[in-house]
Amino acid sequence: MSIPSSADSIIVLDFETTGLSPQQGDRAIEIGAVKLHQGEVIDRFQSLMNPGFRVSGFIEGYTGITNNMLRSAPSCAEVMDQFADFIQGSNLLAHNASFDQRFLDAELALICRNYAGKFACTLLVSRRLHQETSSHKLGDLVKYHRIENDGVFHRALADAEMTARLWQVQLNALKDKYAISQPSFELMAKIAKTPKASVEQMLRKEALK
DNA sequence: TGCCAGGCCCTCTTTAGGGCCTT
Repeated sequence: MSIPSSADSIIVLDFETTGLSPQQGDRAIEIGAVKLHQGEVIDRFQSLMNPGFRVSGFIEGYTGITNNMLRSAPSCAEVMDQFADFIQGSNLLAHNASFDQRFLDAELALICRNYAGKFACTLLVSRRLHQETSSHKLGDLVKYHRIENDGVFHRALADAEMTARLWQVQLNALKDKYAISQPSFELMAKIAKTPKASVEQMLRKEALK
């Protein structure tokens, strides 16, 4: 299967999990995602999932997702199988994408599913495009850029929606500052991999293409 | 019961250490 081009859809996703490391036995408890096509949200995916064990009090407090809510939720395998269908044909985007990618890879490996898209990361792009900000936490960036929100944080779909809006802010910054009229997904991924000290020069060259 | 990770990035760096970010 070929990698989707920038003209195709992008899935912005966010996991809530039992902890920080699937290698240490942590599991996903919620997935939220929006599908973007040409910058517009054209579809959404959200589901709680039962990890098969009780989550800690810290996670209940941090996410607002309680053991009682998870008791009647479908299994991780059932939800992730549906999500694998949802993301086919799309590139992927998350805030601190290495975290979400680890859980996506781990959960899909358990059900022998995979995906073809590439990941981009709004955290890495933010550290390069907005070096003036002291914090690059999603919630702080939402405040800094005055991104519309409903006050819900640390729930998967709400965080995915805000990440999608942050992505649009970053695309607009490239248009305004560097006159790059239609920044591609591939360019954003390239920005994330470019050393911070070289980004300015790289984008100036990009603007001349 | 208590504990756990990993990639990025900076600097008092590279034979390392520590903060940031995600739950």
